[in-house]
Amino acid sequence: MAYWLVKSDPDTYSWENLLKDKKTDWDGVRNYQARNNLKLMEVGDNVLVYESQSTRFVAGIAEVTKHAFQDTTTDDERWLAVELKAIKSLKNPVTLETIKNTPALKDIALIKQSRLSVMPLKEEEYNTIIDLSK
DNA sequence: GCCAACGTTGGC
DNA sequence: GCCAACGTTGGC
Repeated sequence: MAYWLVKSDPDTYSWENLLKDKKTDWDGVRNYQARNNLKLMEVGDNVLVYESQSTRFVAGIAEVTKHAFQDTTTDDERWLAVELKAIKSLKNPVTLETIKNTPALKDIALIKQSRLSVMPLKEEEYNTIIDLSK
């Protein structure tokens, strides 16, 4: 069981959209490193959904329901997508500012590599963010 | 809306 | 294979 964080611009696809859709193909990733992470996702893995740009917080918890497959939004065989299912919203969204101010989270890619859109989380980091949302 | 950081492209 | 130019992302 692994832990991940995925990022989305809420103007394009927000956590609210995923809640409404119940599940969605997480496609449109056009970055090799992010693609490689998608490929490593297994069914049942836990995924935190972060909204960039306007809101800048971790909004909810999702779960991988389909292992990586060819991204149907392009014919280019290099790109992959996974299917995610919404599990629940965080009671209190965890903002980027809070994450930055939490020493246990100082090394996560969200901060270190701000442009990466799919990244692994350590179990402790995942749990820390969950704790912060309570 | 601005701009720094980063990734990608293409000429050489 | 290098690197300048360009486009995109995302924090502020």
